Amino acid sequence: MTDTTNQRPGTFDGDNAATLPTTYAPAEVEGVLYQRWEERGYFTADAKSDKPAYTIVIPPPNVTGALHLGHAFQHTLMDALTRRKRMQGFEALWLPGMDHAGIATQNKVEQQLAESGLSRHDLGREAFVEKVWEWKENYGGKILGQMRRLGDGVDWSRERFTMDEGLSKAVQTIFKKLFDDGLIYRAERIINWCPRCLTALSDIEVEHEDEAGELVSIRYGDGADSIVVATTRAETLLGDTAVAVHPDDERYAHLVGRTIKLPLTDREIPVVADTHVDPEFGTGAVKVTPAHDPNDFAIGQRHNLPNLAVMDERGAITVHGPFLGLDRLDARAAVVGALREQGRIVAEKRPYTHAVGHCSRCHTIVEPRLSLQWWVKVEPLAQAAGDAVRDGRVDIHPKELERRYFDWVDNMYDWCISRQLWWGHRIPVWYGPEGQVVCVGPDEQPPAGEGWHQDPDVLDTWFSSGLWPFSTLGWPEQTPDLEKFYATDVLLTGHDIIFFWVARMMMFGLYAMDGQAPFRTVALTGLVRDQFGKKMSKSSGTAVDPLDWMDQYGADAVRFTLARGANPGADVPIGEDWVQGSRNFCNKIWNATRFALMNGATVEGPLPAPEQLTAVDRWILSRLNATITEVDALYEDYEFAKVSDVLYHFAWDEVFDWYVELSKTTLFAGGPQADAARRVLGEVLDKTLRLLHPIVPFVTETLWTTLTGGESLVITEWPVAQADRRDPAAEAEVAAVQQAVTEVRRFRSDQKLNPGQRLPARLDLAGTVLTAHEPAIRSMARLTEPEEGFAATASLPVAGATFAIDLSGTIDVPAERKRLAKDLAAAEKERDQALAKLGNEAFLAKAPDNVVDKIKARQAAAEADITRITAQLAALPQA
RNA sequence: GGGCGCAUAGCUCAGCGGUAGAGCGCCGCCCUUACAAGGCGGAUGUCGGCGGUUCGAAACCGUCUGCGCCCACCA
Repeated sequence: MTDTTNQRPGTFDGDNAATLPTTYAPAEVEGVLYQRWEERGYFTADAKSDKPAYTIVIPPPNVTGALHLGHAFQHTLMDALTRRKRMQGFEALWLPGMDHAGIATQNKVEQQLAESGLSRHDLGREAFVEKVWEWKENYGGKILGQMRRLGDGVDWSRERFTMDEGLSKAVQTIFKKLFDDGLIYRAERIINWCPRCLTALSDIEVEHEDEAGELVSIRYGDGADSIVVATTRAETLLGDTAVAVHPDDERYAHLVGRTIKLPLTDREIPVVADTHVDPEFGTGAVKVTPAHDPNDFAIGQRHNLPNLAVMDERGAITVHGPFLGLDRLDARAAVVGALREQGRIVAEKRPYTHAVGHCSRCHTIVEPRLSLQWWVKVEPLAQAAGDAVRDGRVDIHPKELERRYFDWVDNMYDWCISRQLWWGHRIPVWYGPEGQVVCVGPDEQPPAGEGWHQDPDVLDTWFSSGLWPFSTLGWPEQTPDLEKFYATDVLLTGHDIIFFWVARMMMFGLYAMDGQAPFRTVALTGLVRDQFGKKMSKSSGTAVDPLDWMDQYGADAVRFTLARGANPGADVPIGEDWVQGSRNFCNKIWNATRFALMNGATVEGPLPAPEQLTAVDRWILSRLNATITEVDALYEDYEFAKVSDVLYHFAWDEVFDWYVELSKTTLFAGGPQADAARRVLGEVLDKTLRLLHPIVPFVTETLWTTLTGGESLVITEWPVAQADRRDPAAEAEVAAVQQAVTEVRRFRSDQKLNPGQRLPARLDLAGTVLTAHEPAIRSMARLTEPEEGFAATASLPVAGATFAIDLSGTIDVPAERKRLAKDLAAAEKERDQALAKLGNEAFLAKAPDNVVDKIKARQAAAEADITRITAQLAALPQA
């Protein structure tokens, strides 16, 4: 159980370290800080700035959306990227906005209407659209407030919406351009139709799922002239206009060119030969329903078959007779029943698993339907989109996902862009009384006069989001924003919308912006999952509201957890335990800074030269600069998990544990050395807070402003690694100190002595690197000076030195012997392994020098351990 | 039906040719005056199976098994 009794959350006034409570209370600072950042305009980018631009446009969340962990995840990463670049002196723009999300939003408002028993048709188009706008104003901006809660440093002055005036103009402009270039056309084809949403869908808006269906075999015709077909969709029999067989199939050769009686109807349909039919599958004969199946449509085209539609837009049968008005699924059963009565079901129903398409919005089974729609001719656009990645103008991270992108752009079918909805960008095409078709540009008047009307349909929502990287910057106007901030630097989004969004932006960006790709890098993330790697879902109750976690543990804790799980392209598991761990880390940062403030850490004045510093100070500065270099490199590769991990261990292990503890002796001793240490402590914390800021902005800002008196970390420079502060000698020296301290602690632990118990000891450090560190070693290992009657009962040889320790009692000799024996065996094994390698001619001949040197060093270390342990064993008192 | 990816400590994952790692969890000791949301010490793995390449393989190649994802107009 967590002990909360000694928590003292208090109010922090920011002026005095003594007022810092011992526990970080995120709720008290986060809201205030964000408001301050926003008011001071830190996130507002300046198009006239001389600084180089760094631009990210946010994947616009749906207006219907609330912040979920997936958003929190991607936003954390985008925020970290822009915050760091801003600190590095870039004119950083992170542009926010929302997507009108055609079907999704329309469905939402229709649901709301349904509660009062109304449909959109009761309102009429104009009133309904007004209602959606109203809804958008009332509820649509919820996620924007939640983004502030998360700490998203977006430029609110540039917030856009895909349906706002400028973006609508962009839509119209590009539609007209594509139309004039012959890349948009109208055609009647089989499309995916959602009988619930009552609109066409593009191919990628259909989700295929394997489902258990039933394959029934039906006899068409009679006697020798009969033919058996198999189908999973018996109801479409009503719309059959042919039976097809393979041209080389001898079984049916005599029937080709003749007609056959279609059961349940009074129609005679032809038997045609078509190579599409696989003679090996089923009976080798296929019923052909051109109006309700894409393959059949193609066959119909080749053989001039009529397209007989037998269902309405809701999927109900329209053929007069016993099936009229039945829903397609009921009709299926009814048709099979009727056929059975006539003895036409030859083989009973067989279970058959096949992929069934569902509407990605409402999960209704999609109905292939013959329909007149608008299309984008994708091929030339997709070609360019592929080339931009192939020739390296655009990088996709991680590289493995490039292939998925290519598979798509290289095999894309034309894109159905018209939707039979009311909410969206209306297609800017007018039809005249004589059948004229006129595409109207944004600055043109629609044709006037009797009989002209605009196309009632709207555009696929992805049509406008495909323009997002430049429409948001003012395109088609040549704005200063467009000049300064296009092309964007990074597009960070989930790999699940590579096709929906990334590929479309690439196509449109290259097309509209004269071949200039909309972004230089695509950084793809995975999905957020629960702590067991399972998909979170609302229905199973495993979905977590990130706001709950933020309230409980702070936004920084949620952010750090997400960043720490962000391996490129991979899914991110997250659990509450991990958020707690991150909260603990934030608290650790808090308390370490609190310690520093209480001990006079400062950033005033120049950093003392290495000659004026202790090895400990030189060591931590060396490690700091190594860490800066490492973090910089990792950021360039979008390795957020590793950035977080490196910083976590540097801050916690090296700075907060070892450095703070090792410094105490110097700090408490006073004098010039302490002054230097205070300056170094200030320096290290200052830089560490800066490094952490992009990921955990709130806690770092609070502490940093207190520590340095600076205005804000948001506008403070990112640390630059200084190679001249690297100090391998100091690192080696401190490593020896760490080893010595650890050795004593382990001895103490094995001897079942309390960690806090002070033991008298005589340290013989002469001639070792430990000499200067005796006070620190004594402090950290809890070893006091020998007193009267000192009697060494244990002797520890450490790093070339000897520690004689008085246990003021008897040593547990068997325990110590056991431990040493184990260590000795390990060391001997180590040495033998090394020797075996070094005795291997082939190894010596082929292995690179640095590897051989490593093995030699390993052998030497093992030999030293053996000597040391042997000495320790010898020094043990006889039992 | 095609394509891709993953199998490493109890859980979630790094490592991707030179001595098996992290976080959480676990065991033991400790309220050592920044922090018990903490400190210190410790245990834990024939790196999915089988072959091969190599002086050396968790890592490279082949194969098998078990998962996952994406794409797809064979009724």
